[in-house]
Amino acid sequence: MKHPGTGPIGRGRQMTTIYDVASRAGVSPATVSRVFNGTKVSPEKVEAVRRAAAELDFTPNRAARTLRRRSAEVIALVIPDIENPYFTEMARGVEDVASEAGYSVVLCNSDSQLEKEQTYLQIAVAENMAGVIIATASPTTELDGILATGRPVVAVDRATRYDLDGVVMANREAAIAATSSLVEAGYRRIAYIGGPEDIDTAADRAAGWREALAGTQDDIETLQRFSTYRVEGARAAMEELLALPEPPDAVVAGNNLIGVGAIQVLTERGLTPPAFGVAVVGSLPFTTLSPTAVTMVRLPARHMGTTAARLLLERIAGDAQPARTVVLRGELHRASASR
Amino acid sequence: MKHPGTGPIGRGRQMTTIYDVASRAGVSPATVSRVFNGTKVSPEKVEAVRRAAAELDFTPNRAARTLRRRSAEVIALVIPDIENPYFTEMARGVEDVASEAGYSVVLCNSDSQLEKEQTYLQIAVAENMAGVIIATASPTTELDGILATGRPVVAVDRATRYDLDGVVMANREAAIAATSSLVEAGYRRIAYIGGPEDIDTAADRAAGWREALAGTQDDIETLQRFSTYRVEGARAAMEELLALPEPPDAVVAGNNLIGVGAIQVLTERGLTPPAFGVAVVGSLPFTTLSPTAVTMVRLPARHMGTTAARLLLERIAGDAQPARTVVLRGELHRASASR
DNA sequence: ATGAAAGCGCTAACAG
DNA sequence: CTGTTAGCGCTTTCAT
Repeated sequence: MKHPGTGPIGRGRQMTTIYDVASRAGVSPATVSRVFNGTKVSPEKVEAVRRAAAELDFTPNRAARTLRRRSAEVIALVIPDIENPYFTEMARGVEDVASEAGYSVVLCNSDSQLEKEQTYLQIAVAENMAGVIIATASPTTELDGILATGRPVVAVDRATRYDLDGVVMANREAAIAATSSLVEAGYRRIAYIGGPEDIDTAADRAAGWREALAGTQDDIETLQRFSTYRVEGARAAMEELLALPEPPDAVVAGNNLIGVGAIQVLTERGLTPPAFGVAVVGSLPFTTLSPTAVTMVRLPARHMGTTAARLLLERIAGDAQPARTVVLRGELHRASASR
Repeated sequence: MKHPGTGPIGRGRQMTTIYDVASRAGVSPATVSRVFNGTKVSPEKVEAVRRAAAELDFTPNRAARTLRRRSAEVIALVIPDIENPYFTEMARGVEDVASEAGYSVVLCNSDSQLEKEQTYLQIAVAENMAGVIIATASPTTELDGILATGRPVVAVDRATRYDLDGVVMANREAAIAATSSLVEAGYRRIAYIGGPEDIDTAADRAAGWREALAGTQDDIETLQRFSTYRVEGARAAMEELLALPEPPDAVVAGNNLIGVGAIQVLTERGLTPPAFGVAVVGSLPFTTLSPTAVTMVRLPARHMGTTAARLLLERIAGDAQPARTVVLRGELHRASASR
């Protein structure tokens, strides 16, 4: 008696299986499986199975399916900071297209720690997840392990040292637009606070700032600061800049949180924009300033998420073309008031 | 030949199994399993198994384990708005204690939609997840299904109509503290913008505001607005309030995002606090104001997450005591300047 | 302490 | 189109 009728008994109701449904519908388990997987089955049987399943309140067991198919309809999304709205917005994008396609997404917060990142990658393998979308904690992130399993991996926001599909922002261009906007508004000493030098997005944005200012400021290095991509670090950097013998009259913030930190400090000193120029590479989603007080180069985070998810789904479906990189451009929103 | 050595061959390396490890270590599969599950095994065999596993780069297959044990070491965290920092902060708390205990957490964004919420709950069952932590989209959220499976469920932030473990904020008290602080600072017409009336946190906070003002303002209803728990709704409500024949001189914001929306509108009109009083039930994590310009009653979101996770883990471990509710208090941070 | 063996619930050949 | 059957990789009695 290999598959006795289980039926609802005992605490925590026994799981009802495909066998229960099959016997109730008067068909074989295989047919039930087929109905739930969209393979051809005669209309009457489909109907019978559907009814039986409904009556028994049957939910297919994903673990069993995953074990058998050796692949779960789940994708891992690994990000360095779940508390950064940029990444949560991206997560929404991923989630939208993934769930549309019947995939769940597991959001993994690496907290910018290589070790946590590895742990999540391991879990992705252990759980037989179908693929991974990752914004790496560092360019040195190790992906050999997961790649060796044959799972598709898509890089978002940050490049990796692997030949992978990727979606990135046009970081240099965004920084140039932000900086130029400040120049045009009449600011003369434009500082820059960016993220950690070893993150490529940060390096590219810094380069953009430098390029936009080429030839106009001689002591450019003194006006450049590398912070973390977080509010606190930016505050410290901004304080430093203001304490300079010849302080700047404007600042370009390397990302949204840096923008927040910089503006906080400025506001505390009564230097509210446009008294002091501020341009942010990114959005200020929860700014309490008037939305038009600061220049922003909005980065299409959500779109980045949807694009990455689509690339990944294509790979999961078996697409084997060479790796693609999609570059997304930011959108300049000039502050309404200038100096 | 039931379990042939699989070994690394073909594209996307075959998964190495417990059998591969067993034969390489010269023990039985059961022993390998025991080693990975902490059951008693002689030191030499433990060593042999560990080495073999390392050499083969073995990762236990979670789907198989889940199927066999009928429970995955995964917990679902269902929240109504993944873009609200309050919930992401809470998620961090959950994640921290869960991963400490060897559990992964799957973050599910219901987007305040009952239907999405149900879908995620179904997935939790289908995936045999060990338990669920949920901030319901509505008090009418249906939990009978998941409860019938015997899985533990913990409610966070919002109460449910079920007899469950829960962690909530002291909402009424928080609103009273926020409002009183404004009264003490000398404001006279204190308005309130809260979340949807049918969410209990919103109702409780509104009640607190009303209570703190009892007897001091007669036309209290005209100063009360129900918005969504989001920035846009709050902006509209704030505009309305300012357009009143007898407009308020201060406002209590029912949550963080409402605070953001209200302050944005005020700032656009030159009514920066403290010219106009603002008190927020919640934090303004990314405020671009000086952090001391507005009164906040900080809600310990992260702590709520850690507490909920611990309650859930206890239930997963088999604890069967009656349902508990933990109430967390906010912390008042008075604005430094008054009217 | 260890091994043999029986499945967990589902899918995918393979027949028919 | 449908049923039979053999496992997916792991845990867990039950013996030894």
